[in-house]
Amino acid sequence: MLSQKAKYALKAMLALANQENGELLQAGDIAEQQNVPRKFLELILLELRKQGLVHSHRGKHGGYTLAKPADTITFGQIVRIMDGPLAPIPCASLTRYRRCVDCADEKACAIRRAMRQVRDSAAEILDGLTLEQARRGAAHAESLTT
Amino acid sequence: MLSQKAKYALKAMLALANQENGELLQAGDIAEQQNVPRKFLELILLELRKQGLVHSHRGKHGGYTLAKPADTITFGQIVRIMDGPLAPIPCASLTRYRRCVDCADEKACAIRRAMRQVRDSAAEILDGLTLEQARRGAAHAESLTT
DNA sequence: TTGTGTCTCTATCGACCCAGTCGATTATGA
DNA sequence: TCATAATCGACTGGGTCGATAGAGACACAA
Repeated sequence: MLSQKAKYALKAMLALANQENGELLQAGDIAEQQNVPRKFLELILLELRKQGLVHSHRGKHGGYTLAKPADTITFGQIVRIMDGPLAPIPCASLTRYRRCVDCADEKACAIRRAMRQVRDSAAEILDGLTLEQARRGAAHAESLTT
Repeated sequence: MLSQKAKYALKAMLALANQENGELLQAGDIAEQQNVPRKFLELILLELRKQGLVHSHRGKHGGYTLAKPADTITFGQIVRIMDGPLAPIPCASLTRYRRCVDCADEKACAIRRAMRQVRDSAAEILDGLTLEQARRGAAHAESLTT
């Protein structure tokens, strides 16, 4: 399951990606336009800043902006920061592998193999989708989707 | 994330699928051979029975057995029973769709589109994998995987 | 009929995490 | 210097997860 936190993070990042040539956007504005609890969003933005995905400016006319071009930031990065590994089970994770304590023979474990496949396909999708692509996609959405 | 419950359920079902022509297997034996807390496992088996995936027999020489052939039971069915929908987010679920309260335009939502893809690929993998296939796969595993 | 060994079912527990809030602090531009 | 916005830490209420306990129902054997 994707947590609310991750969903809000994606929303916020998309909002920032939609700004014309990197203009600042304030937490309050994002919260309002995206329907996200303001204080909670601040927490999220703080974390995104610590991970180097956004820059912040304080004081009057402060706000947030993407730290990198929108076509270099992927959904996968954001989700991993908020929710941890994509793999449904730690023993199937590449980024944060952890052995199953109750698993006798990992090589032969059918569950692990299946979850590895799930992880791989999720990673392919989410690591292959940038904010920029998502932003453009959204613009075309009305005509494409029935 | 796949819960422990779902993982144990898969283990138990695989253990049952490994029985020669539908012989009974007791909860205690499954618990021991699969390294699963016994009482917790009973709960799981109970739920699997209620959902019609296993049959049970009481009394001396009681136990559990698959309710259907192993090639008609998929990982997807089991995971959904234990953990609910495969989709990372309710608005991307086919089986249990629920609208996002904080989403203005669902059609244009990039997050939903991405999660729908993740769901679809997970469903393709898990609904396409039967206990029988997993069982056979496990047997070949040693030679195939390095 | 009695005993034994299963499954069945409800209740309960502690720990942990998620979502969200509060309030004080610090930095910044006007 | 003052209003405004980000920063940070503490905290909380609720819910879920993993697991356990124990009484009861049932099947079979002796």
